[in-house]
Amino acid sequence: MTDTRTDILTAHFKSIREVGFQGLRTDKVIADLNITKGAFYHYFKTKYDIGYAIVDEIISPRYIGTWKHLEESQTHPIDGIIDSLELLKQYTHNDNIKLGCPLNNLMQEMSPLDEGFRLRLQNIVEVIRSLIETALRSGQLVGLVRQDVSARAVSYFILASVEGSYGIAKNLQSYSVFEQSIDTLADYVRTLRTE
Amino acid sequence: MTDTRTDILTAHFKSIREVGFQGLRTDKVIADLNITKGAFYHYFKTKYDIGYAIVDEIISPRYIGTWKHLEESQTHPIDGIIDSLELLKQYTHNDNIKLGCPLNNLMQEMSPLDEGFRLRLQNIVEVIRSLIETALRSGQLVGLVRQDVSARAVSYFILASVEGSYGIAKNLQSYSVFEQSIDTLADYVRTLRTE
DNA sequence: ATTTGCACATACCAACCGGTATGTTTATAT
DNA sequence: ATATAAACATACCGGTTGGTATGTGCAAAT
Repeated sequence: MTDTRTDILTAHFKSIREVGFQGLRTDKVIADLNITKGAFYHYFKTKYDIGYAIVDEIISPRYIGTWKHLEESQTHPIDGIIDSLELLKQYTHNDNIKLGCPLNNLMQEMSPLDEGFRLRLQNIVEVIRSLIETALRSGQLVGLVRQDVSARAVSYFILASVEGSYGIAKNLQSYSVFEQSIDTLADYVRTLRTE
Repeated sequence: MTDTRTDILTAHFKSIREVGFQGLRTDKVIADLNITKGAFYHYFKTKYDIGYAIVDEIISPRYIGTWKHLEESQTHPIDGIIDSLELLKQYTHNDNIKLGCPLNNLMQEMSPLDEGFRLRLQNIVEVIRSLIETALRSGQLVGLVRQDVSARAVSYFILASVEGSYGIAKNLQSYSVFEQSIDTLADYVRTLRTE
């Protein structure tokens, strides 16, 4: 029932999560799928093509979806950001923490090597970051968020801390470390609320 | 005058920074060095061996050195941490921000793939983290640091935020982003000071 | 003088791997 | 019924790449 293109896409996504894009061996994944090269190259012209498709069709919607509720939300912007952090904790378990965040993995690996990857990933980061920045700015306008912080700098920092939390938890192979780091980030975010 | 082993080490370190360990082609680096495989395999048994040597002899001392002053320092622990953050900013320029943090790069790439890498990198992280944790704890003992925070969780968070700052600045290819994110981290660290 | 061992150099290999050229089956449109 | 094109299958290629086997020059030790 599942169409072949989707099978190819999800299997390669799984493999990239484990070994990176450069470590990905399309031959191996194709063999494991019990299909042939004909099928693969019918849907994707090159190895880079399937990498781009994975970013566009899997990673991008998944990550933007986690933060999308910030716009049009009637809740306090600080609570909205913390809601997203809680969502991230829910999606992450001891099983998958070892593989890290697919967005972060690809950013670190491919940003210096290929502009096709870098710009796609940059776009995801910028969409999420501007959602956070806009939420903070609107909070500042109505006096819910402290005026003495730069909404832009804070939005960079929140994203950096989230990805960094994935990163060291990945190396330490510990969901608990991820949770502690995200909870500490939440503590910081709460300090942005006006008293 | 420079000995061959050091030449091999530094050239491979440079290449790993650019393309990662899996992307590293020992043949290319050897050719660029105008030496032969005989020289390489005389000093290093395998590709992994030189990877480990780079971590042990270059990355580890460099990064631990940035935080080492925290012990035996007579300054306020909060100031000590902020001093290290300032050091990191000094070491980082617009030139090298695109290549990210070698420690972070290797953690993200190799942690799930090879225990030899993971444990070496974990050791670096743990040494630095415990320097931070110990500084915070001693600050709490003498009333310089707030008692209501977990020194351990904060130490994870600081390291995560630093590496995350490298990460998004790398993708966005902007030293300014790195600086803003680190400065925001410094703002957070200052909130840990008792009033 | 001879041995020993370090520091390389040379030549070569086998497996890997992304990609291609070509063929075949199946569904759909006319 | 026939043409057309999408959806695969099969076989093969050529450059790459980590690693090895073997040889050589040279300095120090005995």
